[in-house]
Amino acid sequence: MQLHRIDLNLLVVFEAIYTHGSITRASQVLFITQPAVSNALARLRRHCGDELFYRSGRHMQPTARAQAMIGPVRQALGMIRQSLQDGMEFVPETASRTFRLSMADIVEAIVLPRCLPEVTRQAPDCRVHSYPVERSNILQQMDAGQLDLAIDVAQPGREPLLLHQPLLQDRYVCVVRPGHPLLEQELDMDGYLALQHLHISSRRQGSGHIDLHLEQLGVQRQVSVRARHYLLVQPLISKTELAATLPERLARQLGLPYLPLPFPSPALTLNLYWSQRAGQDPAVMWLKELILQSVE
DNA sequence: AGGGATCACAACCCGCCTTC
DNA sequence: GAAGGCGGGTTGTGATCCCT
Repeated sequence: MQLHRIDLNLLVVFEAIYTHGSITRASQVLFITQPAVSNALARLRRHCGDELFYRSGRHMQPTARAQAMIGPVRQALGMIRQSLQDGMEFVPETASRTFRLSMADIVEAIVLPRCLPEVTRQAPDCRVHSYPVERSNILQQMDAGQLDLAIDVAQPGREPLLLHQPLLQDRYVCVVRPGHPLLEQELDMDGYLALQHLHISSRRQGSGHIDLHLEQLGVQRQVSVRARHYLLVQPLISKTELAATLPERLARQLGLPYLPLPFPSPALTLNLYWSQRAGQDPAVMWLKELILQSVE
């Protein structure tokens, strides 16, 4: 295939259709009309000799060829975007861009209220999108220019290709409902293990940080409720006898009474992660510094 | 009804040729 | 070599058709 005969803008259209699963939606984000996207797709189809997308109900599903193409295309476009951005100064007052962050809802609750007021004050035309990305996809999305920063629990040796900086440290505490009889005494290990626990995890199964720590101590707690979102903690804990082991900052934020754990709390460190690529982007580095300052 | 494909038309781009 | 005119090709738009 002769590259000079291909309009490389077709790859931008390809990426938009793949991302949004719709020609109409792609036309909206590219600020061109639906026929223009349809026409561009027709040209790319001729170049590739493949349908690339087929209609399935109201969605455009990628063919196997399109699925094979999307990774390299995203990577190439990410590098082009980066090369065009390199060396450009970031002026928050006039800048207009969207920052994409990956973090769990618990981290959002702790970090975003602290840093977003300053982001909107300094950079009124910038937008922040926060959503959780699977750990295994973070590096790929950062390389493709689809993710700027990620905040996650520090794990030794994780993702050696990512750069990181400690964001905040905390300790775990045991949260119970107001008036819980446990609040009138000191919580010992027997009392802790006798409790029914609420465990929050985005995964369907597997041990949590605390469970792994207890395992090392040779004991096991009783998890009777497992849920995905920390939003559930406040309403559930306040109406039941359940206990939850949470970071102290979050316990304070929820306004629930809490007790120190009857064993040395494992260290909880949240790290801020970014890619080599983002390290060259003055805008991302500006946001990184702002987040670090806001949670100090 | 929503959304992709197609058509006719207009605007723009680019290569080629001519003139200076 | 630079500038201008011409013609063909490409791409975007609105309108409309047709499929799911």
